[in-house]
Amino acid sequence: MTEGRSRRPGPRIEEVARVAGVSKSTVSRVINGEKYVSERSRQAVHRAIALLGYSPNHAARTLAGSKANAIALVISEQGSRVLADPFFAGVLRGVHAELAGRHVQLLLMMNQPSDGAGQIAYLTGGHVDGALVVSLHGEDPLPRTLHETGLPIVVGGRPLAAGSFPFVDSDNFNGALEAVRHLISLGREKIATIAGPADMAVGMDRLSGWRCGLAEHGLAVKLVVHSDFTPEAGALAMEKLLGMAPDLDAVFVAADIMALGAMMVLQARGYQIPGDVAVVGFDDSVVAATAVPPLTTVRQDVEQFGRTMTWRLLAELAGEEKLPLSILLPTSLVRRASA
Amino acid sequence: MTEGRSRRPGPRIEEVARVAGVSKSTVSRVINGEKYVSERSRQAVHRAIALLGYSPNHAARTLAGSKANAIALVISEQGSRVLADPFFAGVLRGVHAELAGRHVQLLLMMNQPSDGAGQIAYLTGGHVDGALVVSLHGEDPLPRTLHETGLPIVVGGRPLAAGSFPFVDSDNFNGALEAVRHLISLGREKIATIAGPADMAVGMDRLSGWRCGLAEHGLAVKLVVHSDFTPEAGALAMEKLLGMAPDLDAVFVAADIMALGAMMVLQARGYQIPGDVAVVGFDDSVVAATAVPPLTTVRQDVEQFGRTMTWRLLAELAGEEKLPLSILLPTSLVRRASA
DNA sequence: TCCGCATCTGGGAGCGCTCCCAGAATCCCG
DNA sequence: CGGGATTCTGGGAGCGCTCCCAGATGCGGA
Repeated sequence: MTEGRSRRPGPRIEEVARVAGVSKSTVSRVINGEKYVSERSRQAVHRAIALLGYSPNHAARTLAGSKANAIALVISEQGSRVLADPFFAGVLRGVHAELAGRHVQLLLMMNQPSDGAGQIAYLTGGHVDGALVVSLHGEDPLPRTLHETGLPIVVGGRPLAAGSFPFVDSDNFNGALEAVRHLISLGREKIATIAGPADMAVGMDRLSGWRCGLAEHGLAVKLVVHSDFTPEAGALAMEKLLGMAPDLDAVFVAADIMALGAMMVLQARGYQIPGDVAVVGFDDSVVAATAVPPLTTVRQDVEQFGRTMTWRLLAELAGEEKLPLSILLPTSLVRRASA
Repeated sequence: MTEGRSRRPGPRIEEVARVAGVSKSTVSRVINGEKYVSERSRQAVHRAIALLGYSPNHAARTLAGSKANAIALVISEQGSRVLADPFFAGVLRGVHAELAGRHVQLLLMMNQPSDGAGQIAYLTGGHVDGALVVSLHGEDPLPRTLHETGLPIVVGGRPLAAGSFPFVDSDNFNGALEAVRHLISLGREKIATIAGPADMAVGMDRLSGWRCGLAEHGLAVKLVVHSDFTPEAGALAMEKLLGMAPDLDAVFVAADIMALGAMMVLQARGYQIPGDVAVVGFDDSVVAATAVPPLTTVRQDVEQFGRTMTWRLLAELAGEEKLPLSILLPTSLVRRASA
């Protein structure tokens, strides 16, 4: 019998133990940051790991241990299409950055329409330790379902459905409020809004901010048209608003991408921006700065969004206590030419 | 001694075997689609799997088997920032779609500046069976390095460095060629270009297409300015071009996002689009349709890009032979108002 | 002194699979 | 009707770790 050839390259934990002059139990303890290891052993192990270029086998740890060493990022179909592209990429970058250096794998799951049940089975089947759920539609039952099975989750975006699971969201309300205050400070008085869908918290919160801002100054809160997060729908909504009030002097649009469509309509009808109508968007996405005229908008840091979700989930998995249930990330107005 | 409580929920392969009335070896064969299993056994196993809701343990298969059941998607730092967001999200969606239903996990790796060596060690350390490398900068040594270690890879975007590894790319050359032909068919004769960086194949190929298109009709190929893929740089480049030839009547811009900047400059200088200057972009990104005027551009299907890369890699992993080394995806002109 | 407790260490079972091997059943051709 | 190839099957070793247990050591208080 010859030596069993190793299938995979790279050293094993046993080899690290030998080089460090300790047992593999001790190496394992060091890797997992457990207490009850002498400083001497710990240093020796770290040196051996560096020397050999050892990196623990993920499959083996997962199989042997009681955790999966992986978390899922679940993105709903709508999420990945509509609001999504720049948002999504930014969030992903944040998640990834926060995971760097930890031995936690990231599993991506995008809602295929077909596999609702299969997805839940997979998530609750012990393949992951927790999940980040980017859930844009408020009525989405997935967060609740997962939470009820006991799987730790963090939802991105305030869930509309009542429920007590952790979430992270941008401070949409105050962002919108600030936008409206800015418009008012510019002397605008007939301020309309193109709101997001009524079934998304992100849309509703921005709408509430707009309402409050107007109410503060006793202005009318009638000029509302709901839309979805596409330029075409934004254009349509703008036309409706102009039909309702041809003399409006400002419009707060709940997403830059809709603002693009709205501005096209305004310009086509001969309105000057911001001369006749001031426009404020939301997101500060890449298109805002290059719009004509450049778009004043409310900035949210999507990368921070991803980082925060991840941090919150990992903290819970690590058993930390007294974690905040929800976290609101600040938003801020970015002034450009359109308002 | 009590029964060892199972750590993870869900049935094991052994249980499936019992229910199906076969051995676990046979169940394993069915799961992995091996031959030498009778139709009778195969059916029985499938029934048992469905009945129990069995799903194989990824960690165990990986540990026991000779493959990792995972592939990596490696994205360079530049890739994820610059050209990237919409491109990146689309590719990712394509990759994910192609992976659906197979028992292959997707690992995301974004080039942290810090960990070049660590990343290579990880990739070649048996944690993945292959890698998709989205490499935008031509001089990037990563594809070559990985390829030399024997790790199967597919590169997204033609690598500039000579080398014989598989890649998938959009047909940038013919897309640009078609764009120029269109401009010529419109009667334009003084056609400039804002090209991408000279160290990216994507930029060079679009430039070559522009050159060929002009050469076909004996037109001058002098009005070239290189730029990078940002609106600001596009604006700057446009100013340079106008300095070189204030009477140019068309410009082919190697990316929509640069075209936005270029159009701002043109309009600020009082040029009519397309009356005085026709503009064609590239990518058909989300901003093209909402630009003012809507941008004529060359469409590439980024989702298909991701699917194709994945398909090519999985085919190689499955041992298929006579696979094409490189695959070019078609591009097509989308006519809008700007040209 | 001797016990208890906290700290540190190594040995070894076993996580759920795949893959090798040996053997049984079936087939085809002379 | 024999014997080799082909098809099918089960048993069991072992992938590289974690986690439990038992034991060794050090320290302070009864």
